[in-house]
Amino acid sequence: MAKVDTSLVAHLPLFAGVTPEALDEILREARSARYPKNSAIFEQGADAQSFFLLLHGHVRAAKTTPTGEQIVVRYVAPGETFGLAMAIGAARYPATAMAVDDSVVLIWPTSAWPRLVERFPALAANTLQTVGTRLQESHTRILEMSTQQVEQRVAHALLRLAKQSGKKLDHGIEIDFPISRQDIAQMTGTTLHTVSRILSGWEQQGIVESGRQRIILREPHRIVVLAERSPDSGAA
Amino acid sequence: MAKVDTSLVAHLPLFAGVTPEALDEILREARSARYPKNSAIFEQGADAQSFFLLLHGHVRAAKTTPTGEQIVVRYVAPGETFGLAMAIGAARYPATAMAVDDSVVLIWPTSAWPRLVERFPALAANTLQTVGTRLQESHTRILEMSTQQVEQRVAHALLRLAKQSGKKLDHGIEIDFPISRQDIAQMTGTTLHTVSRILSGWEQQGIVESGRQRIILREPHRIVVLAERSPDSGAA
DNA sequence: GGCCGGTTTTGCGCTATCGCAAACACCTGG
DNA sequence: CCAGGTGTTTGCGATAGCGCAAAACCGGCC
Repeated sequence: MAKVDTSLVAHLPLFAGVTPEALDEILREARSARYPKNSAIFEQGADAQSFFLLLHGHVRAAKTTPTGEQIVVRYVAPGETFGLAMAIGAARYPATAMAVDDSVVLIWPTSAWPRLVERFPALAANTLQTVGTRLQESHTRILEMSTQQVEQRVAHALLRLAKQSGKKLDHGIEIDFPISRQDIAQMTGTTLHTVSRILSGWEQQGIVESGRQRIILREPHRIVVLAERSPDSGAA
Repeated sequence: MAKVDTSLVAHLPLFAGVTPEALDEILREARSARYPKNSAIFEQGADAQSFFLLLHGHVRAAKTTPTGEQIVVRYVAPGETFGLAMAIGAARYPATAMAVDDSVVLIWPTSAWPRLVERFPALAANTLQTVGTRLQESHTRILEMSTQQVEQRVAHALLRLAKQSGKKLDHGIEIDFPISRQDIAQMTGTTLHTVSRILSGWEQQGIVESGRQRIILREPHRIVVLAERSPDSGAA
């Protein structure tokens, strides 16, 4: 079943401290699958039958309110796990995962988790680290939403995206997957209108270059300044 | 060293699946300490030398921005762990913990964690669950901050506090530790002024009764309604 | 090559909420 | 019993950002 070369994944944090033989055994329990752009991998509320490791592509995890509003929980980059509902004791997925680009994932059945953890305790420890890091990031996001204005939050969001999934060009850093104004709005707790206005402003100042679902940071350092700008430091 | 009766903590989620003997061994590594009301247990940014289990009292975890603004990350109730920086791979505490009431805690040295986890893998699994749950709660909070108005967020916050630390009275549910308007503002991403206005309004309608660092929910069901109220459903 | 649907831009009025400031209440310690 | 210090209430003006609406854009598909 394992058509995946262990060397491709051996270095991932998830498998830190796992011997090659063990890794082999772990991978034997997984199958791989390909999800085309804009296809759903799992839906919020569905039975958590599997957990995933993204090999290639990009996945958006989003949470929907009863009234239909959405927020983007995070973007998953290659090498990251997602859909870990079971590890945290949830029977259903708390969010929807969608491939924003053609993506390839490894899939384990949820039922394999307890067994794997028992045989390879490092998995639990590594996952704990990962989840802990995400918790920290969530807290940072809450802090930002509580204390910063929209413009600063958007600046931070872009910087994070660039760091996580930026492709270096000679004229800047491009976010390496399709992302709309709406998506950014859902990451920062605002509306697509406001994001559009902000990006338009930045574009006029030559700080970014953007188009349909595409953003290039032309002058990242100026965005850093914007991100740190206190609410009242003079504008133009 | 372990003056703590194992039976007091055996039922806690942290120790699920741990044998009494093992629990005994774990507790032998801990010491207990008492923190008076309003004393700091650890400070954001300090070396994470210990992790904690709250036995009695209430602890507030808060995060501070470089510019001095704070948010309340959570309130810790008896039986919960806190200061788990090391389990998530952080060398320093990401927040400040302060006793809001006279509190008693168990303290383990951070250095004991790897050893304990190795001997008792259930600890890692249990902690993973805990941290996972907190992650979910964080996401819920982000969702609320993104989509709801302040009044609804305050309603949700109070309901959660009541659920976690509510003392049942015959005329309502009282939040069982001192909590100021400012604290609630820092939990909901608003200002103490706005919280004060909201609570005043509710008090006039007989929904809550409140005073200095004290809140009683007189009609919880009406608060539930407020929490779910869509932004535009008619007011008085 | 032109049509169609999703995306983005932009204008404009509105309002929830902030920010500041001042007056109060309440508790505590002396 | 009074003074000082927190915590709370409330008024009022300012405004960031929302919400709605319309138009312009863009890219792929037939």
